[in-house]
Amino acid sequence: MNINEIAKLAGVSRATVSRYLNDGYVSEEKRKVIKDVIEQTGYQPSAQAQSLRKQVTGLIGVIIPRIQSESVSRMVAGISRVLSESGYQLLLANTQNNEKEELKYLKTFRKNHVDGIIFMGTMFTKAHFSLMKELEVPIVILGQQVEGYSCVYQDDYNAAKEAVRLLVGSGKTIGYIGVNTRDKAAGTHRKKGFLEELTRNGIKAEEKYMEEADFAVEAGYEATNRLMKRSPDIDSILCATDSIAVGALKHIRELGKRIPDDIQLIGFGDNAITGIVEPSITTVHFYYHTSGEESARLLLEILSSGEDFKKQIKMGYRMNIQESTRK
Amino acid sequence: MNINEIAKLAGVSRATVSRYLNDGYVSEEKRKVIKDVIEQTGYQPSAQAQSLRKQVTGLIGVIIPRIQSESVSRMVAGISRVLSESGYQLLLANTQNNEKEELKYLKTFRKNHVDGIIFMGTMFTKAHFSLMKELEVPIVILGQQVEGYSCVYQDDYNAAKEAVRLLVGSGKTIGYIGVNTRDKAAGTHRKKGFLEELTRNGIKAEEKYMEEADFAVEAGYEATNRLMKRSPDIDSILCATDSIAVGALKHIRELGKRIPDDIQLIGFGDNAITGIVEPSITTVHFYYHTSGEESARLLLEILSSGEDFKKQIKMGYRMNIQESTRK
DNA sequence: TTGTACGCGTTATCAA
DNA sequence: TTGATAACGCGTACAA
Repeated sequence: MNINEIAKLAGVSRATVSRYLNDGYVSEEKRKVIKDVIEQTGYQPSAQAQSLRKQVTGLIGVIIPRIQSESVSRMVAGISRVLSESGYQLLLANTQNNEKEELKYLKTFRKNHVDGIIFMGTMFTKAHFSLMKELEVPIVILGQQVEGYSCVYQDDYNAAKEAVRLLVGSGKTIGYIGVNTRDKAAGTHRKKGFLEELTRNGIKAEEKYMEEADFAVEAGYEATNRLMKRSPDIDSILCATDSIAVGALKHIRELGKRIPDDIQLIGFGDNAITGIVEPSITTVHFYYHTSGEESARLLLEILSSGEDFKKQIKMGYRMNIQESTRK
Repeated sequence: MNINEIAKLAGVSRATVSRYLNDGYVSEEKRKVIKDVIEQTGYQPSAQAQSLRKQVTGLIGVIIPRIQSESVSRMVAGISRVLSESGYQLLLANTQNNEKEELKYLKTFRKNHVDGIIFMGTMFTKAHFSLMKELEVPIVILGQQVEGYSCVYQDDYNAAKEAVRLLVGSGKTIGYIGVNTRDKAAGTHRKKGFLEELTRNGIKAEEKYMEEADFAVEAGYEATNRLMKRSPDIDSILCATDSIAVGALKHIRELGKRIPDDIQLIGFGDNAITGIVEPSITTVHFYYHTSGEESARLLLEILSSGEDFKKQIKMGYRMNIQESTRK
C-alpha cells in the first residue's frame, strides 16, 4: 500500500495525497475522500522513502555498555520517555562494553542516518574520537564528561567527597574499593574525590587501604577479603559501586564484624538492592532516570536549533543515608 | 557522500560501484580504484535508500513492557546478542506496560518497515490481535504463549507445580501471592500450577490463603501483611515473582518469624537479589537470556525461510534451591 | 486548488 | 565487464 494506490482509490493525484498528509492546500471535499481511504486501508507512508526525501529519519541511536545494569536501564528508560514523546524512535546498541562494538555501531548509525546519537560510554579511545569527529550527527555523551562534546554526567567527584565526609565523622581508618580508572567517571573521579577529601581532613591516603574490583558483587566480596586481610584495622569502606558494597557487606558479615558498629559502608548508585539487604547500605543517589531524560532533551535542543553548542550538564546527587553508616 | 560521488572519484559509473559493493562482476583494476576511494572517503551506502530499493531494512522491532526489570533486560540482552551477530539492528520500544503505547509502536514498526517484530507483551487484547493480523511482518511473541503465533515462553505452570511440591514436602499450610491474572504467564499459569498441585496433594485451596500484588517489593510486603494477618497459620508462601518474595521476606522478618523454620518462601525469576538477601530465597530459574536468544533465532529462521511456521517454544526451568526452604 | 515532473540514493535489468 | 536507465515511495517546485 503506497501513496499511488491511495491516490488512485481517492481519485486524486498522489501530490494531493501528499499535501493532505503534510498540511498543504487540499479542498474540503477531497480532504474527506482521502481521509476515508487512508483510514480504511490503514495506510502509513514509508519511513524510508520519507527520510530519503527529507533527509531526516526520526531515529536516534543509543549506545549502551550493558543493558543488564540498573543504572543503565534507568537512563535508557528516561531517554526512551522523552524521545518517544517527541516522536523519535530509538535504535539501541548494546555493546557489552566492547570498544570494537562501539565503533561498529557508530558506523551502523551513520549508515542508518540517525538524526542524533546518545553515547553511554565508559572508556574513550583515540579511535572513538576520530570516528565521532567524522560523523556529522550531533552526539550527546551520557555518564562521562568529555571536553568538546555535549554531555550529561554525574558529579562523581563531589559525591565521593561528601561520602568521605560522612565516614570521617565517625570513622578513623577509611578503606576504598574502586573500579578501573580507565572509566573516568566511576573510576578516576570517585577515587580522586576520595583521596582529596581524605587529605583535606588531614588523613594520609595509603595504598594498603585501597583495592580495585569489577562491577560485581562477587568482585566486591573478593576485594574486601584482600583489603581486610591486609589491613584489619579498617573501620569504614567506601565502595565505588553498590554491587561492590553488597559484596563487601557479605564478606564483612562472614568475618563476624558488625555493620555499622565495626565497619561502616557506603556505595554509589542507589541500586534497589541497597535498601533490601540487612543492614541497608548508605549510598549516593544519582538521578539516573533524569540524566537519561536530560540527555535526550539536550539532543532534541541541538536538533531543533540546528547547532551543537556543546552544553555540559553536571547532574546533582544526594546521599541516601541508610543503616550502614554510624550516626 | 553518495554512490555518485564515489563513482566520479573512481572514474567509473555508479552501477560499477554498486556491483563492487554487492559482489558483482568488476575487473581487478577498477576494483582496486573503487576500494581506495571508498576507504579514503569512509563512504557507507545509505540504509534508507537501500531498503527503499531492496524492500528489506535490517531492522527488528522489539517491544518491551519495562526496561527496568531484570528479566526483561536479560531477555533484551539475549535478543541483542543474536540479532547483532546477524547484522540486524534493534528498534526498541519501551511501553511502560501501556496498551496504547504497544499499539502505537506496532504501527510505528510498520511505518519503518521493520523486517520482523519481537513482542514481549503481558496482556493481549482484541486490538492487539487485529493489529497484529494486519501487519504482514513476522512476529515472535516472547514470554507468553499465544495460539496462532510463533512464540517463546516459560513453563510457568510446571514450574509452579514443582515449587509447590517442594513446599508440601515440609509445609502444611501453603499461601500464595500472585499477580494480575490478565497476565497469562505470570498471573494465570503460575496460579493454576499452584492450585492444581495443591489439589493433587490432597490439600484444599482456600481463598484466605491467597493474595495478589503488583510486581514490586513494596507490594509484596503489603500483600504479605494482609495474608499473615488473615491467616497466621501459614507456614509456606509461594510468591509469583522474586520482588514479591523479597517483600514477603521483609515483612516476615518484621513479624519476628524465622525463615525457613517458621515460614518457607519461594519466588520466581532467579533475580540476583534472591542470592543476596539473608536468608537467600529459593526461586525458579527461567532461562531468560536464552529465551531472548531463542526468540531472535526463531525470528531469523522465519525470515530466512520466508515462512512463519508458528513454532511454539516452551523453555525449561530449574529450581534454584537456596536457604528459604526447609530440607 | 490541483497535477506534472523531478530528485532523494540505491539496486537491478538490459543492452552494448 | 561496463554503463545507461528504470524503479523503490515520497515531497515539493512549478506550472496550470
